[in-house]
Amino acid sequence: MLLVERGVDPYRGARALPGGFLNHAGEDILDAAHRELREEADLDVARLHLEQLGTYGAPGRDPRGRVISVAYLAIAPELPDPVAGTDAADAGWESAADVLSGRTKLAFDHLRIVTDGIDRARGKLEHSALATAFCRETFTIADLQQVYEAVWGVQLDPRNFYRKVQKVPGFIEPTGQERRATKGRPARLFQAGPTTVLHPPLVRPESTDSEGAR
Amino acid sequence: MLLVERGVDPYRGARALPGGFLNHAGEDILDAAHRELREEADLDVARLHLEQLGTYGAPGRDPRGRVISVAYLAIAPELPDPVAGTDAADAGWESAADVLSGRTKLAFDHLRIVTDGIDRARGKLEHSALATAFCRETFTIADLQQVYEAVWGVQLDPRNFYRKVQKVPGFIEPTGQERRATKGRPARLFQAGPTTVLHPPLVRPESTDSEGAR
DNA sequence: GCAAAAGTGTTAGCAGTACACCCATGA
DNA sequence: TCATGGGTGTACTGCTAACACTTTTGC
Repeated sequence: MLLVERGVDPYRGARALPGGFLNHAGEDILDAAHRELREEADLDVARLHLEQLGTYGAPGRDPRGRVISVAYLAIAPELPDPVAGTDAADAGWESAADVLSGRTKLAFDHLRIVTDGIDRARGKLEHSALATAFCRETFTIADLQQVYEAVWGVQLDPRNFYRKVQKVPGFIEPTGQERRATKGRPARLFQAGPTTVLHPPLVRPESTDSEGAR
Repeated sequence: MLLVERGVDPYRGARALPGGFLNHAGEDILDAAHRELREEADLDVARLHLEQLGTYGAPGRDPRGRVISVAYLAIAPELPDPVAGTDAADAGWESAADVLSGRTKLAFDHLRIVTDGIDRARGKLEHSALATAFCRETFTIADLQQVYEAVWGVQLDPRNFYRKVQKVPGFIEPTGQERRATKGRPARLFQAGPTTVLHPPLVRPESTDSEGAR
């Protein structure tokens, strides 16, 4: 996940989610989320899934006063090194396991927000076709399989996954192209299809523990 | 769903979701949702499922100026006749189908909020044990089946549903009591169990059309 | 007894899993 | 020609839908 190191008080030096305040009274909150992501992480909007996660408005969550934060969950492939922004001394990618376990300390109630975001991402991955958002424009079935294996820490049979994922109508579409790796038979390339909701889920996690994230 | 008839401009006379502004700067947004529900609908918090739905902050959504609304989804059994509140000329229960079809006009962007709420409720019903929130403290398996049949407009086999729902660990728990109807064998009474997430879903809808709601 | 609703047993079919096998490529 | 990853065929198994059947009540 993308975190910034706070350069100003409060919580100076601690890690925090990238974010900020509305620019002016007329700015849409979704536009503001895009803007902050662009300013603090230099993330392009292409191939970027962005959905509202939730709103956090407990009275004491910010020592500066009453702050109500609308959190957005973003998922994107290809991870560029983010650049330091205006009020961020440093920004960089962090392992989700490090944050969830408490090894990386977060400012404000951002650990709670991160926990909610991971839960949402897991649920979305399971019940929708969101997994393709982790892949490039075109991808192989093995690429897609790696997404599912990374998120839940499971090992899937490539042969069964290969057919299962193609049987879901509208999930992925073949492009006719191939990708050659250093070894082995070339793999067919696919792109995301129009389907967004999956019945039934492709994978069903056995235990709901908080491990398995990378 | 619960709607109020607006007594003040803008949209005077139109239907709207119950709601209002924060009382004071220190009020928690969840507390405010509870308060508005109590004030405008006289709804007790017992047996009330209340979860955040989303935040709506498009610049032009309220002609009075910039208003950011945090919407909450509430689900409860037993529907009392709500009483008129402070800024609501009239409040009452409305059919979801009437609202979704456009027969009942809603103020602001509340139709969008309602649509999101129905979608959320359907998804939650399918993947979680939320269906018991529509039932009383104790209920029969047939009661629970009616919830699923009403939400998706499907017809389920009572015999298979009877066993399927009992096989899910922690979903429902027998109370040992029975309920006698006018005819037929008495039914065993159950109560909600600790489980909140269901793998796999009890029912899987075939089509995602917008009908089937009552 | 009869109708109606609750609850049980049984079976065919289907979908998921496991794995043997074949295919196409680089070295 | 061998190793490696991609792709196909197939048997086994566990779950589910369908439905015959039994139980318990009110009338």
